Amino acid sequence: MRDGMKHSDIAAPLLRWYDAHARVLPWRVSPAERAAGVMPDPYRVWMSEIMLQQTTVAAVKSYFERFTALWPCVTDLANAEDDEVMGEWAGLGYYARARNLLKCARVIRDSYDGHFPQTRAELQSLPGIGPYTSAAIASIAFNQPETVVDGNVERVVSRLFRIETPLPGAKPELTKLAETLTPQDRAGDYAQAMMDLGATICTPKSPDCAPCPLTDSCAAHVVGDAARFPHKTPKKPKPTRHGHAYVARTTRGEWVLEKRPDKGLLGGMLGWPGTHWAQEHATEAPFNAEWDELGDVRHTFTHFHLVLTVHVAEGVTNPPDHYTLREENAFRPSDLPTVMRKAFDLAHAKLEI
DNA sequence: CAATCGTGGGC
DNA sequence: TGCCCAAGATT
Repeated sequence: MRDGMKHSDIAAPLLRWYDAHARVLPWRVSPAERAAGVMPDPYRVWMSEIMLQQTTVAAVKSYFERFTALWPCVTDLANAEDDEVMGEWAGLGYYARARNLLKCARVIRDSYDGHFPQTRAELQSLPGIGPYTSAAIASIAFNQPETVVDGNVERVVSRLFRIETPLPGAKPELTKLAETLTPQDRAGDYAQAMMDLGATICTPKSPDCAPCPLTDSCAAHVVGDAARFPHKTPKKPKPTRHGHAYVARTTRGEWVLEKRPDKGLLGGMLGWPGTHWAQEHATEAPFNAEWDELGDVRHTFTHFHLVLTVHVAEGVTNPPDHYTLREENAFRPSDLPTVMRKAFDLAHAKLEI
């Protein structure tokens, strides 16, 4: 059965299911619209795919609406200021995506006459567009029969074939198998159908196999152990790091901030002056002021926990000039990455008391 | 290739 | 509560 799996075994019932159950999403063209010849805007497909990298649909929606309202086409985005784009991205995480988003938009403006290339190879040469996203744009925006392999597809395919190899090592094997299932027609609908199936039916913990259109072809369902797949290699434990953040306001009511370097954690984002984050270290304020220690903020990043001790000072007169000063009415806490906003919330509550 | 890079929600 | 997870890319 596994060796004899044909395109039609998967694609036909999956597309039939998708025609009836496709999710309605702001960046998506429905299967009915596609059937009528409507194609999505490649700019919106690209924008959504970048935002959706390792990020939930629920978290992306409002960001997508805001970005496309502020910058309706790729040239508008390319012409935007870096700081404005980074500020709008604040809170969504993985900030290299925002820096690459701007880089990519400017390449499209300067080298592609404002139009996205249509081949997977050209797409993948652009900043922030890797193997998954190139296939997603080629298939969804241009109906090319490229195979998308994201976390959903890995899970669906690992169950269809009961792949025992653990991820991420199984990725090449899963990719090869996924390619054998991809139909020549309706490439965009098929890619989105696979991901919808993974997101709504073939879910990680307790797959809802009863309404699944692929049970007849699913090896794991036959055995009854779909929830055991995909296998994964165990993760390393997260260490805890400690640091200090210093939230200060000048006599004129300006907040004292710093722009973080483009590389590394929270790269290119606004933040509070502070110490290095390490296992242990001594407290050392970035400049002289009447610092008041408020307490700790806890935050978990991808590979470590952080305990950040927050200090505040008011009436600061002479902060070193490499800091960025923001007047009260020019400062939006929403421009800060979440860990920095947590520190601000703690400090702000204290200062307003 | 293993490490790095955020955040919020669900269980 | 702590861990898992989400439409990955880059180095």
